[in-house]
Amino acid sequence: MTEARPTPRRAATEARILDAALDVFSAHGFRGATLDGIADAAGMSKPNLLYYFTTKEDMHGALLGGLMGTWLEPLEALNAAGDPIEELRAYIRRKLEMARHYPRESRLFANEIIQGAPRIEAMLSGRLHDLVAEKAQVIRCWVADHRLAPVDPVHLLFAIWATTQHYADFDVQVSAVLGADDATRFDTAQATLEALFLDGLRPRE
Amino acid sequence: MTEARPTPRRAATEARILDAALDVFSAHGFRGATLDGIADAAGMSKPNLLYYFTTKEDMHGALLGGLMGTWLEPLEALNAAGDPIEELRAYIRRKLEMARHYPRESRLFANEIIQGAPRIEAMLSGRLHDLVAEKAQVIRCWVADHRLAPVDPVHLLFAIWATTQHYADFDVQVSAVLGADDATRFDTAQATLEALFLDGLRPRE
Amino acid sequence: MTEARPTPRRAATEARILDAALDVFSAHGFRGATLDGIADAAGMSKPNLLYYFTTKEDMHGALLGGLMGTWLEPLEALNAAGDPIEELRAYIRRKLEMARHYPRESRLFANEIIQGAPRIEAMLSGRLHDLVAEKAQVIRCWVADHRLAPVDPVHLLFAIWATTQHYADFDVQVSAVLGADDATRFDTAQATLEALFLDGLRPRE
Amino acid sequence: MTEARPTPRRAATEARILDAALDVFSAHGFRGATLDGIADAAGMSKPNLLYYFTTKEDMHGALLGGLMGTWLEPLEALNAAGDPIEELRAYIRRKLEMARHYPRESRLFANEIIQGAPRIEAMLSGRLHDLVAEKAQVIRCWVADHRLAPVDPVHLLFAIWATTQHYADFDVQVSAVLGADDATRFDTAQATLEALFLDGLRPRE
DNA sequence: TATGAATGAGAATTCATTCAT
DNA sequence: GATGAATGAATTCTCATTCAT
Repeated sequence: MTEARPTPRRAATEARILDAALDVFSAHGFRGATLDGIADAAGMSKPNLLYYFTTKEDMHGALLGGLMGTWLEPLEALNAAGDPIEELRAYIRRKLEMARHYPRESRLFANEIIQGAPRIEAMLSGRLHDLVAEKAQVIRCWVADHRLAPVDPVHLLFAIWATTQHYADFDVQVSAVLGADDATRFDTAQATLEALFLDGLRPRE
Repeated sequence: MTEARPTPRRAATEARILDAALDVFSAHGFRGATLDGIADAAGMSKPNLLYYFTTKEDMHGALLGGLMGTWLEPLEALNAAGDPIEELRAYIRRKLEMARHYPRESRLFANEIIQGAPRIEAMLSGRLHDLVAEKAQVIRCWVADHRLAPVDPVHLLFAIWATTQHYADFDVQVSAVLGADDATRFDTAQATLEALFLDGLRPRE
Repeated sequence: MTEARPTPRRAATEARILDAALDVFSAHGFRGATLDGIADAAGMSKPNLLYYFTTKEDMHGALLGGLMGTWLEPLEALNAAGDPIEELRAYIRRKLEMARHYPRESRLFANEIIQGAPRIEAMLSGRLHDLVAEKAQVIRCWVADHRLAPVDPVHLLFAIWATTQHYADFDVQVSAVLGADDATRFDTAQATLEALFLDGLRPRE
Repeated sequence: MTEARPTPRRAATEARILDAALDVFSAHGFRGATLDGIADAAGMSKPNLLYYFTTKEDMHGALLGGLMGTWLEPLEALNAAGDPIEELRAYIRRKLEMARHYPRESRLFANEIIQGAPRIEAMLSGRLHDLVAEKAQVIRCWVADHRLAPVDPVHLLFAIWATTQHYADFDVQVSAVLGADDATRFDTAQATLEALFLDGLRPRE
């Protein structure tokens, strides 16, 4: 068996499948998703799905693996040479943009992690852990230089992740509370989060 | 059919079942949970489970309904007459305590909401929505009185929920980044969140 | 999980299933057999089959394991203290009786072995190999004592197995050649095999 | 549709396919064999296989039909004019040679027959039956002429088939008993079978 | 001829639920 | 109350076969 070199045709179909799979996995979790559902969403037959991805697990893995890079980009862009406040403000913005434009991807990961991350624990303890360690060091330096209030850098990152991804992962709750038609949601979120993270609740002067 | 008045015996068995169900539902989500798994965890037979709760759905509903109250308590305790900063600090603390001591409950809700809340949307738009509306008004007053920096009160609540529940819902990720044996996790989290929410990242001279 | 102690009810159902499974496996081989077919033959639903035997493989294994003993009995009964000629004559008879009365069992093993014995090779190299070694020694002594013409004892056993089981395993061919209605088949077979094995084809003076 | 006159190219490809098919069918039986497996073994694509043989059944049929002739040759060569003892000795030898050199063919037939010969019953009741009838008559004459001990000629043939094909069909069992590395297997088998068939076990003074 | 892509008809297995005791 | 037994409705995956190129 020679490794099948992806023809354009094949690549297109794979992309179509992964898009459908992302729809379904992000909405129902791995167990809740069915190949029937994905096949429907992709507009093709179930066996044909399995012609491209050997198993349901395989499809899920391809999604997770393919998206992890995208998911870490905003943090990778955090620049040690930049102004700390502006760097973090920009990071929050980028993360919020991702939650806004890629909510399915966010929920895909959230589903996985909440259920114990059986399929991506390796990635978490590897790639993610290492990137966090690197960037935490950057933040630690900023704090040491008094350019940032003293803060635990890792827990700061947790807080940024949690608050931004909240708008993707807990969308139905956000909508239930704000009303589903609140179009300004992300703008208000951005203003609020920036204000909170940078200046806090306690009135200054 | 008269509604069966619960004997103490019955209540005890129901509690045992719900505890087992909480284990399983919170770990695998509704679809991923199996009655076999719950029966195992409860140490009883599957049909006996269904003697107490007619369907799987019923069991899940009983859990969600029974826990919603507990889940909202910290917010209900937010006191308009108290000092804003201290009230919010205490609220963050209470939420973090809940994440620490009731992670299963947190994940139960998180699973449900991420997957579109098919079974609790009514509760979100009803009870939760109304409580948030009430407490948002309290916060809005505090801001108007300049006792709090200007902030959108609802998004502030989102931020508190997100950051505190993160330690329950995304536990595996937190452990992967911090190392699974970090015993100080919740203490550091509390200090970090208080500092962030109250004072922000920008150094105060 | 405590090991389920077999109630009489359970034992009866298991027996019913195994009988049906023997029908189907012996007729179609492992791969050719379907749970649908077995369920039909057993007069029960497919899932109920799997309530008793976890997998198709399990069912097949239970059959093979349960029958191996029966299958080896005739050889075990070969008595070193008896008269060689009479012992071997009796052995041929017993083997032929088994082929006559348990053709399904014979075909079950034949199917398995022809296809490389993926599921019973261990038994062949273990239990069967050891029993053959023991009985071969007996025969070897008989030859050494000039009570039997010189013969390789293991190949002799092969010949006895092959000729007797032929009437079970190759039944359709036997029927096609003899006519399906030949009721004397086994009697003639017995006479022929005894004559052949004991005296051979060459006329004695 | 005119019958495609086979070009040499076509014939070569067909032969390659049939060789692969023989591998797979003989090892797994008809149901257990997959076109994927055959395509792999033949080094070509599945659809191409079906370009040459319309269906799986067709491929199997071509094999059985094409090999039946070869399979009957040794019996056809039994010569009424020869010396009975020598003729039968030679027949046993030829059959054993076939088991030795064409074990796949032997197993192909064995698989088929054990499972009720759904695809070759016609051949068995026709060509095989007739050839056996003819040669049985020859043997019957030899017995009548006292050149052979009295024996049922058809059952004699059964015995010769069974004992010789045993070394092909039950190869794994033979190997398990003798040890897989016994290179003298066929030589010993030949000596043993000749001795048994011709002279029997009872010592001749 | 040859092959990548596609599919309908199974086939094994899972699982919530029902039945009988 | 409690449980062993039973089942229908999925659900994942396989496989012979067809289609398009």
